[in-house]
Amino acid sequence: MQRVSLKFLAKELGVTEGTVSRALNDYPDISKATRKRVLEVAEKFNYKANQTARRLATGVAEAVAYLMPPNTNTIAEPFVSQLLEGIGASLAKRGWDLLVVQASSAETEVETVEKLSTSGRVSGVVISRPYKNDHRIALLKKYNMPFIVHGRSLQSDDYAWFDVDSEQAFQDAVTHLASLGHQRIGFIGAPLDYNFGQMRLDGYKKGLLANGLGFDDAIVEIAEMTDEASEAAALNFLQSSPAPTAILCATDTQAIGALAAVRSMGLIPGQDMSIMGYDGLDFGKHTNPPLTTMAQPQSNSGREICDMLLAIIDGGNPVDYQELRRAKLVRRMSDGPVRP
Amino acid sequence: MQRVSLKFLAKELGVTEGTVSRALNDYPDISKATRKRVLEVAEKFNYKANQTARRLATGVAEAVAYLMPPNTNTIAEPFVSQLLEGIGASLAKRGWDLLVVQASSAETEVETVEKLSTSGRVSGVVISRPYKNDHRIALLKKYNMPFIVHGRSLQSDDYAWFDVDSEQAFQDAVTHLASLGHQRIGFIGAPLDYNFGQMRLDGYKKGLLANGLGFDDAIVEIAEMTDEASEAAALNFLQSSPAPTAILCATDTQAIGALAAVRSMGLIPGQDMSIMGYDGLDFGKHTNPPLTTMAQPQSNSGREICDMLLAIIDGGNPVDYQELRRAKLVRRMSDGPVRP
DNA sequence: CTTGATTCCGAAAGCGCTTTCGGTTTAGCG
DNA sequence: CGCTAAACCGAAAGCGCTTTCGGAATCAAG
Repeated sequence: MQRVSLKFLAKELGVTEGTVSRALNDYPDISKATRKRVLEVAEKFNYKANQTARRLATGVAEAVAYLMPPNTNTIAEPFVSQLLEGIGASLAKRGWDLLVVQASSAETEVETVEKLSTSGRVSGVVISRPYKNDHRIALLKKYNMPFIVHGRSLQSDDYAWFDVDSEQAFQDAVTHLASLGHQRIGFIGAPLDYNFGQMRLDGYKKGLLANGLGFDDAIVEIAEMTDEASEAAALNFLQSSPAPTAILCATDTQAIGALAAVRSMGLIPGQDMSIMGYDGLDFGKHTNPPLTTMAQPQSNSGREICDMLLAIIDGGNPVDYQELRRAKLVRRMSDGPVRP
Repeated sequence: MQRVSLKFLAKELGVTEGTVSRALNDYPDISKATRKRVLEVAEKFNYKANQTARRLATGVAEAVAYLMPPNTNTIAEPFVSQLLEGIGASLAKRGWDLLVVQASSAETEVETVEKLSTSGRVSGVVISRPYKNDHRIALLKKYNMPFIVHGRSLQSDDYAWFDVDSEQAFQDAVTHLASLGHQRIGFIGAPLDYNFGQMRLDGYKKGLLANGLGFDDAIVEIAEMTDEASEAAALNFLQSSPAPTAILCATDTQAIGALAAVRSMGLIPGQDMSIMGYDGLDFGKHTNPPLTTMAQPQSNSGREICDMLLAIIDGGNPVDYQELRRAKLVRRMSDGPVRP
């Protein structure tokens, strides 16, 4: 099969390669007639430009990388594929590529980012789940690589990000639980090296304060974001005394573990013990009982995130692209008034 | 920031670009001494080759594309991100890139594949969820693009694939249900334009036959692969008469919908009505009740799939890379003996 | 007609790397 | 020492495209 290149088309048309290129790329200094001719012949031979060559010539990578967070294979974490779909849709408008990059471990993460920044294969990067002090962010800034963060690190005023205000959300959650009469609310948190882990804990604390409730670290535990780890933590709470009457979890996955713990004690979640999660994952509808949670806005965030990134690549000021969304309570069956 | 290129290193070292390239790429005709010098200086300046240029020069894309199936955002479908992780891990060994490509619709799918095959940006492709007669496969063959299919189309003897024998699995599932005394087993299937939809239906039929049970299309329905659609289908079965005593579903997601239907009728899944799914998704542990299912082998299939693809890219014969795995029953609580 | 401005296209350089070819050095050996 | 073979590296072409520069052709205006 004859590879159809620019040169081939040029020969076919009896013009020069430059002319063909100009016609194909809508340059102004080309006559209507030749453009039409070129387009026709290109169509006829099903010409598709060699992207590699084009990239080398123009110097623009026409690609964006998504840095996969490690260990997403916890129970049912569809957020990655949803995000990718959104990013892909945004990129499709320009015909750009989506690269998925992952670091095998936390140590190699930095090296991965470095390679990404210097090897010139992408025009921008989106990263998820930032740490409090995220080296990746520092590197991206250092190398002047356009990027956007899905989430926020501790110091977040000088780059672009898209986040949900989980601190507010956890404050709201505590208030909701307090309004149901709960005075002793446990908390199962996410690792604090993730900034969202810290923010959710802070929100929990603020919520306690706002509702006149005391903080007791006997019923606060930081756990891995798996159902098993959370189940163990919840079990501890349940066997302590005084036991909490409600448990707030940093993620839906953890909440599901807590649900299991409550049931395993012969108690009924939502009646004997209230459980709340955060994320708003769809399958929370199908847990036993259905999970009450603080839901992130459903919208196609991947698309929005990538649109913002593209705007920055086009020269926009990163600081102008900071979006904070609000989570909202979706009540299902795992919460209820405190038992008398 | 001075971009460090080959030319830069060459000047720095007082040698020619070719020499630096040879040193960096472990060519034989280079002295130990200069190689060492080059490596040191490259390290010092943190040189990373421009991948685009290297690709153009070598003609190998050093990248593989994963074609995302459309509409994966059904409830909890973590399989995409798991697959991507595996593929990424396999690619990492060579330092190749993973491109994620999606078609906005079924029509553009063909065009997407065509562009992928001719634009020279990837060395291979993996596709998921083939249709019975999949145009993408035909195109990939036509363009001689190395590829592997996650699943199988109807005619699958002349290309590489990795699949789980779901026909066998559904036969096994029926046998299991029959061994519990069920004589009337309903089936909620997946769309038949997907070949796995057909194979699962075939397996169900074979299972009936093998167990001396009759086929009744009143309790067979093809539904979209969502919890809602399946719930509606299950509701129909439950209100028919005679109603089935068990329902087998083509996917776990559908089984979860069926669970909801059963509960909504005031019945207890696993006691009044047996429900079985297929996939073995982790969160089946947490449904109400926990879901009995035919589980696909847990192993990191993304990695295996990509390893196979790489072998083909290296010149292997696609036909030598066909893997059929077997699903196994994992019993949880949604099945049980038929009621007297 | 002549002139200046336009319009259009050919020629050619260049993007950053790889790789062939050939020439110079050095080593090996009688 | 002289000769051949091997080891090493410089020169240069080339991957397929973009883009600048300038020249030829066309046009409008004087």
